Amino acid sequence: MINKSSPIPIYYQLEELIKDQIEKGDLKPGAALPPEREYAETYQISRMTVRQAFTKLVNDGYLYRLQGKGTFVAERKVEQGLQGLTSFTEDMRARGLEPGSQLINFEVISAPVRIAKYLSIEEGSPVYEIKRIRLADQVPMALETTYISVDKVKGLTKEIVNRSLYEYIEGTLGFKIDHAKQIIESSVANQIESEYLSIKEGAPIMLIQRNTYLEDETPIEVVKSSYRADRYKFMIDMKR
Amino acid sequence: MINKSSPIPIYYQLEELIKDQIEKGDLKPGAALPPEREYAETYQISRMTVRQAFTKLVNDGYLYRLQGKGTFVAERKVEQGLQGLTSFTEDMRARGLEPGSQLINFEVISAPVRIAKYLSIEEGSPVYEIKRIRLADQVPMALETTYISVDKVKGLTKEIVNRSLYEYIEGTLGFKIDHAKQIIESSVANQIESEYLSIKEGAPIMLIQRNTYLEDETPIEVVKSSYRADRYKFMIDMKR
DNA sequence: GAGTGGTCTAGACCACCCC
DNA sequence: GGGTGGTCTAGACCACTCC
Repeated sequence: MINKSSPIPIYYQLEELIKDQIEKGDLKPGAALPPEREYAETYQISRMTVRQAFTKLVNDGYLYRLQGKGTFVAERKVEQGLQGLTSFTEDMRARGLEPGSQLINFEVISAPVRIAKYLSIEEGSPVYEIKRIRLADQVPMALETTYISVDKVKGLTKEIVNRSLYEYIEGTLGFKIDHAKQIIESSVANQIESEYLSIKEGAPIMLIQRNTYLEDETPIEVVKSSYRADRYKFMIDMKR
Repeated sequence: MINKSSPIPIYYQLEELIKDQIEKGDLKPGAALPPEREYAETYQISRMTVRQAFTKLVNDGYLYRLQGKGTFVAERKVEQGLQGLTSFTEDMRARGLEPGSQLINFEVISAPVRIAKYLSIEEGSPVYEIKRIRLADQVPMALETTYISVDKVKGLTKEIVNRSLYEYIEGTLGFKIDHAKQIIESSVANQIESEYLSIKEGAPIMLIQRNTYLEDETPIEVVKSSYRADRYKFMIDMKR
């Protein structure tokens, strides 16, 4: 199960192995895992390496530890907010909905002052402005506008946007998206939003602004979304 | 600076030391820290111990690492969402507002089915129902109702609630609050909410339900809050 | 090649829980 | 007392970055 001569780190292999067992149901919520020392013995690896894998799984919410007692499988977070940052597509799939998208605008504009500030670029620099209606099971879920610096992300096209923006940024360009700051507020739909989202003017909506960053804190993307409040709830798990 | 004979773990002492330096400005955002090996040498501790402290600070968003280059201080998250779970009081203080509270109801009721389910107790078991108007700079910010199992948290009184509920649960009772699931949605104020929050009926509000858990996943508290949308935004930092 | 973080080992002792 | 996780050591070699 563990390949010590593989270039894949041992702690990562063990992590995936345990995640698999949890997802398959071999390890059930609340059940105690074999002790760290037993994993070390079984796979002939150091206990510190086992702890590295365990620690990651605890941070990601798969396991929890009780001193003197053992390590246990956490309750399933079914229908719970995803841990970590996800794309709209991943988010909808996790909710059991079929994601869809309708591009309504794709152009290069001069960065307005606020967008420039968020992206740490000069005011007036070229940025892509991508406006989309996001669908879930063919029904409008959100109106979304994405701003990306042309200088940082070159070669973006309508086709790429329609396929997968994140895949292009992470896969093709090799950037590592690391984290995002999100600001969530409640509001009511204006005329434009009500039209695109097929709701009444004045109906409640949830505004989410997301600023996305790479590992070294370079801002890579700003997304402003208006979600239909009757269809969308934001769920999240926070550590103390 | 580091006391090796102290009962406080070395990695934790180092963590606090570096956090202090960042907060004091001795270490500025973007600046490279001395290499791990240098810390180990300076304080005569193992490099693994230094890494343990660094790893925690990276996870908490204070530092970031670039392989082959070094470890750096992350950008300030001033006026950004707090990392982690905070009380209303902590939240308001972080926003530079003076928190306040007005108790409007404190009683023991029979748990309704939904509350019982969230708290993992029998329907009809006794629960405290605590209704409060939460103030920021003396102005209503949110209407908040808290449900807590009487069997799990004994001896709760109005006085304790007015002082600090979390301090009682964590300090006096010794429970360790570990994480919380939050569900955020947009809505409009009904008659009761509009009255307590001093806003018009139909004005946008943000509903937040928080289910709080201990380390071993025991639910300890359910809080339902209605925040004034004109005064409150929810900010959060998420890892990919 | 020198310096950085990334991974890994084979031990050790401590603190806490439960019998 | 025996088993668990929590902390710590003193090394090692690898991968990556920069000169």
